[in-house]
Amino acid sequence: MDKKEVARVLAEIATLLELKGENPFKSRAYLNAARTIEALDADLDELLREGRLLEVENIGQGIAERINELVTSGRLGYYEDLKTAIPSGMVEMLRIPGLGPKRAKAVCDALGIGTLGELEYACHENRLAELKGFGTKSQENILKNIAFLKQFRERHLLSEGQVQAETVVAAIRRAPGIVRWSVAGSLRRRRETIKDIDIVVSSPDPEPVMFVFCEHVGVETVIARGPTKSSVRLRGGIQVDLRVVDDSQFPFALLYFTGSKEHNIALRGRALKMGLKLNEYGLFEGDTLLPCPTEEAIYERLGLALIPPELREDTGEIEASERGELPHLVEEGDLQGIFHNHSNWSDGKNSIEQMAHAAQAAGYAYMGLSDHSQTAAYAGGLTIEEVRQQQEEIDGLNARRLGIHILRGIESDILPDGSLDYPDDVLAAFDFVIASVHSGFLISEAEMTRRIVKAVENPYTTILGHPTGRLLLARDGYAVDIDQVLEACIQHEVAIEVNANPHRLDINWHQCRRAHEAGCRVSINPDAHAVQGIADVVFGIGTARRGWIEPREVLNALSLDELEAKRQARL
DNA sequence: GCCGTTTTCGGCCCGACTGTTTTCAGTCG
Repeated sequence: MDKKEVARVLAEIATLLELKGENPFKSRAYLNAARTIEALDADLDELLREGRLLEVENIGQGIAERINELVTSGRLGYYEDLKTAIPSGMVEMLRIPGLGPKRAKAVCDALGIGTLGELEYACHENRLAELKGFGTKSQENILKNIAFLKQFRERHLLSEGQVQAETVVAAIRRAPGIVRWSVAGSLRRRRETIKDIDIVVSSPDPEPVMFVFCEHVGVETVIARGPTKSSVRLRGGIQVDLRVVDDSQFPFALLYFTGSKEHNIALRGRALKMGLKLNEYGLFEGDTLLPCPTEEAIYERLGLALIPPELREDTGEIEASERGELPHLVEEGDLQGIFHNHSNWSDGKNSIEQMAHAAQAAGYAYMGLSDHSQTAAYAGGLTIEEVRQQQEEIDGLNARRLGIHILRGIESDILPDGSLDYPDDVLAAFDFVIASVHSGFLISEAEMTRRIVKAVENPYTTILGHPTGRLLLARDGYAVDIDQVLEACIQHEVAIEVNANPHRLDINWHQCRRAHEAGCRVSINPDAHAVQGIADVVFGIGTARRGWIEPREVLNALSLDELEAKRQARL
């Protein structure tokens, strides 16, 4: 049983305990343990064998025994008893905004219902409004939110949130009196998917800002409207929360609403230990506000260097900041070029020349072209003859000095046996080769790992493309042991891709962090299928930054000369 | 249920908004 599964069970126990009405701190203890286990570097089986589980933070005697039972027997009696005692529909009800554990339990107990469908029916029958603590307003809201749940997913792609946030910000920044404004929350931290959009604004007069925000054309429903805080749901289904504060409070509010929650809790704990109190309005010593004009100043007061939003997850960034050992994170400007791009030779929309012009306009010194290989017939993969023709066209374009150098590459399918899709003499003619899995996902983890490792071992492979094959909000990645893959990449000097397509973001940020710690080079690529796709690089940069990646670890932060020198050295 | 440079017991982040109340519990972030 892997760590992820153990973490999932612990987190579900936390939810079940809440629904049971247990001590909320007990529930949180399970949640903390789940988080710790999920982020654990060490091998769980090994810790268990050596009896060192108690050394792990947030794992005490009680939870250690639960984990032991779960891992050794594959079952956990305590968990199964809880599940029997609490109807699964009650857990589902927690997905309804505005319905938490207390009220979900109250509804189920009082009305004798146990599923979402029954709840919806009870609302239609007007039975909820008669319950103590509920009223017609609650009933209407619950009905509306059930309909919303059916219609929309709970989370949205970062790219979608980004576009929506930009429209809202463009509208409210025109409101009179605005001093500073920023997007906060998971969008600012560059999470790969977001639940909602948080915006923080400073102004001496909140009223006009709230007015513009709530009356903004994209708004479908106003969920809450107060003097300092309002929430709306946009037509696209995303919720936006706006907070308006006095400008002296802006950095504190921004810090607070950027989160993550875990990072905030850790920061507050740190403040408490220093005899200070931190909240969204300020940093206080007793009743005295310690003025801080910027987020940087707040961190400084807490004895820390400014922590970039992408790192704020309480996964070691506070300790690193204290020691002055924060990574120097990669930025968009560090990239000298991009490798993974498609043209209309395979399934791209634009010509090679159009793609090259767009990449040049985006400031890159080189652009790799990597159309699909012959096996990928569905995507117009190139035959050997087409490869030769395409390379001639690229040579011709380079001779015209477009202001950008085009690299002759390919995105070669990794065949079921782990070999690449062309004979060696064809592979040798490319400037670079991206090896990717595009089919045959349904094999065991061991088989997939062997298959990918074999492709990495191929002397012509430069980059391992979208290494897990996941599609965000659509498809889980195939089973693969990423640590073994990283080891192989390090050994054979292959870069692992951070595919920046907002539907992929593959590898993910946890895996980036592993690459960073293992010392594996990454390559951040747009996987562009049209000129517009080149701009997707920003999302890959966000993922890489969340994984602590520095420019020196990024293949395409190298100049063309450095790349060529590296290639020569490998041959 | 976890944790400890005040603590092995008594804390565990904390404030805004809503809907229901008539002073507050629940939910959310």
